[in-house]
Amino acid sequence: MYFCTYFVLPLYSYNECTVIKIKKRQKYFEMAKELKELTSRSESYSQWYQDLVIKADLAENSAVRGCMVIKPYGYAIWEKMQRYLDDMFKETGHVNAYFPLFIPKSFLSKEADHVEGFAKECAVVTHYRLKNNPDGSGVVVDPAAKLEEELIVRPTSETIIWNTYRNWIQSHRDLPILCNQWANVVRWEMRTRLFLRTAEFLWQEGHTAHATEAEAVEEARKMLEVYANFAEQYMAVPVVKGVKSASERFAGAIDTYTIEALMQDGKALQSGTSHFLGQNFAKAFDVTFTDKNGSQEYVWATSWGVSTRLMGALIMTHSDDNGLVLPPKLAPFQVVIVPIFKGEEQLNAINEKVAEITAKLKALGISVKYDNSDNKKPGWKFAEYELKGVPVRMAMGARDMQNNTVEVARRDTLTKETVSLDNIDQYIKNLLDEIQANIFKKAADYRTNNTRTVETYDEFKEEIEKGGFILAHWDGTPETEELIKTETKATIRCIPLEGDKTPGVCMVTGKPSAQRVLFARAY
RNA sequence: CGAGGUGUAGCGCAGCCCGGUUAGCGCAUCUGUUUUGGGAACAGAGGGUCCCAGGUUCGAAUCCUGGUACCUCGACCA
Repeated sequence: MYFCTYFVLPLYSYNECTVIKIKKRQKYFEMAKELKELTSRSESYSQWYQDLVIKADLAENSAVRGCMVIKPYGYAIWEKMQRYLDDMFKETGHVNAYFPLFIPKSFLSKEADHVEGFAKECAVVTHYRLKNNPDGSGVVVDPAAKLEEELIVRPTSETIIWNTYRNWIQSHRDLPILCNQWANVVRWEMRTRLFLRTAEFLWQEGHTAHATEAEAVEEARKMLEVYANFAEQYMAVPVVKGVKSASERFAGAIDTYTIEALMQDGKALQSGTSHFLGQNFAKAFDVTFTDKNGSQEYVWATSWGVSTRLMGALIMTHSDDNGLVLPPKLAPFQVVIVPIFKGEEQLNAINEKVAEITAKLKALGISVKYDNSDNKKPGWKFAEYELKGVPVRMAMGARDMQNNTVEVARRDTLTKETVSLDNIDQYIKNLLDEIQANIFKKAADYRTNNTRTVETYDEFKEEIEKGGFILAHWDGTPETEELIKTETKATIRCIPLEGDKTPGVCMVTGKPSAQRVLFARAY
């Protein structure tokens, strides 16, 4: 009941004739769905997600519990995310570095909240050698090779980095330090789901050191903006920027800023976080600097990260019962061209024509895949590339060769039309921009339609069952937050930075509330 | 970590309850021919430690015990 069936037609092609064609096409799509064996969203949203990740060839489960294999098509999307994000980090003055996978166990416990937050999900290295099993059945851990200090596999790198920063920082002239690293981390999760929560995942973690509190807060906020811009402009995923409540805060942070996205099943997904760490880690690792007046001060810190979980956000925001829908800016290839031919002679002629078109498209920076394999029929290819979310499909047959046209189909609206080859490159470029804008608008409309304001707790209990974001007044206490969570399974996703800031009274206790906060059930 | 379900060819499944020739079907693969504007047709071929380890039995995919992996729902989780 939370799903909207999007079948938005572009205005320029909307006429009665199109309607008939589309009805016919819907029938084909239903056939295609059965063959794809993709569970529909209304039947089971989580099964749909699972099916889609596997069938669109994004990732699969591995031999190691909770760890996934990211397949080439899925990794290509991640690589694009990395590239754009990395450019944005560089533009904001950051540099990349790399810190170790292993962290001495004692480091983790230096910051009290931090160890409390992560201790329960750490993988621990206790030995450094194997030996042949005396009974001949393979290898066993060599008990003689026990590590003096056990190492943990990083669940995040604050401790090893701040231990290192101590040596890098003496004076205010050494600040700020603006480092980022692209890395893998391990958090031993009990229940995993591809991309959304896995024991090992890929991410970037920025770690910055500043001379003043104001500068560090500004940094944390700045990176939140970077994340929000990336989510909206590249992923086409609308997000709410906000601050986490105390109980949802990063272990060791003073403030955690977050971007929250709304998935099609009405659940929220935390998609990126940026932390103002105050002087907590500087104090834990004794990182001080001499300021301009010659006095010793503790360094101010931030950290911020986004992970392969963004892949989950991307999939669950746009995709439909026919498969993946990718924003043109992140699609591994933006256009696929399928030839329709009888005999080798026709194919050769089409190959030549397509080479011309491809060259023109590539000159405009558009990525193209030409699939002229002859072991699959065109219809098979159509369905396959729909499943994989390719934004634009072009089909070129004998008829088009004669008429100097090509059939262009767009994945977001599932509409197609025949267009002239004159200026096809510019036409496709514009179309890709339009698709990028359209899927963002669709997602933004969905969020708007599923964000509701409530006044009373009874109303809240009723509305939360329907899914979506709920804006309500809260008295700011962890006790009230906990009560709401226990009774409704909803959590405070964030205290929004933008929007209505009118004070009111808490829906549960009637105590004063500074502003409405955003509630949802979450992944 | 708890409850339930599943594991048989690359993929999807039947067979198991009620043990008995050579373990079967669809898709995919290979060969050939015809096809190609929304998942092509015919003919032929190849492909299996029936999740693993024990046990019961003349005989186990099938029954029993233990293990393991995945899925669903909980608990947990920034």
